[in-house]
Amino acid sequence: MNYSRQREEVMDQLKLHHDHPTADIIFAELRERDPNISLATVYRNLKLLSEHGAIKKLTFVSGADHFDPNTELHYHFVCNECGRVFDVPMKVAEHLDQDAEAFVPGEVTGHELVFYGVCDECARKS
Amino acid sequence: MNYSRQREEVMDQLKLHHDHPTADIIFAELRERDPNISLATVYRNLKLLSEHGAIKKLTFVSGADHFDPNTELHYHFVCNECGRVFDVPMKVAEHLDQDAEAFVPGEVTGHELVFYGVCDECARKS
DNA sequence: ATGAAATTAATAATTATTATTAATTTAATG
DNA sequence: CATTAAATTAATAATAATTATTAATTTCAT
Repeated sequence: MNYSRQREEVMDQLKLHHDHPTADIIFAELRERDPNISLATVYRNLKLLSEHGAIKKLTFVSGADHFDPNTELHYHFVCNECGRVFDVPMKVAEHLDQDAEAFVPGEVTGHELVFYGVCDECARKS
Repeated sequence: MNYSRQREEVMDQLKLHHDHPTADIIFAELRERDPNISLATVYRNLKLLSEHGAIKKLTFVSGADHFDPNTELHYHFVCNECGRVFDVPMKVAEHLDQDAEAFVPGEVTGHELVFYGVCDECARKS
């Protein structure tokens, strides 16, 4: 993988976020600083970076994929109202993979745990 | 919600599955028995049924959504090679929601746990 | 039976993502 | 440095998944 300014920009912009943005959000933000960057370039680099393990693709929200610059195993909370994704810095349940293995027709290499509910901000609105 | 033959067919066909099919799979199968049923009708009814809590939409696989006629809380295993979704009939960790609540800016109402790995069939092939 | 509301098939439109391509950039090598 | 092959880009076309539109049909309470 050669260096590219655009890929570095995508990575840097994603790192500014703690809210796991989608490709189009990263694109819109980068466009302000770099009016020539292409949407396909953002998608391609997010794909490349996640394939190389530099970032994590989050596929648990219906619609667009979200991206997380933190590749450490951790959990997430999704608000059913606004769709925003928050980190859940609770202790990771390491044993789950072994527990599951007994019930599965294959080898378990990891897990993803997502909590659902309503964030405080949305609760206040209704 | 009025009765409709098409909605009943969608529900019945989904119930025949234990592998959490996508909308296009249900559509292809129904088309054989009912050559007039429309793809949009399948999508619309899967949407309606999941909004009414009669089935569960599974959004954790990149690409098309999957559907599960079993609305009881249970976990899943996804093969990273073939993308198939299996049930994981292990005990549900009820306490997780309360555990997470302390770390979350909102109210937790549920969770989804997905295990990843390689199924036996794909392991044999490589 | 009648009629308003719900539903359908067909298809257009939208959204998210990937593929194509000609031009540009990167970086190894002479 | 200059050369050049491979990687990357911007622009845009294409694809995949899903939703919206609409006129016709079906459901179901009166």
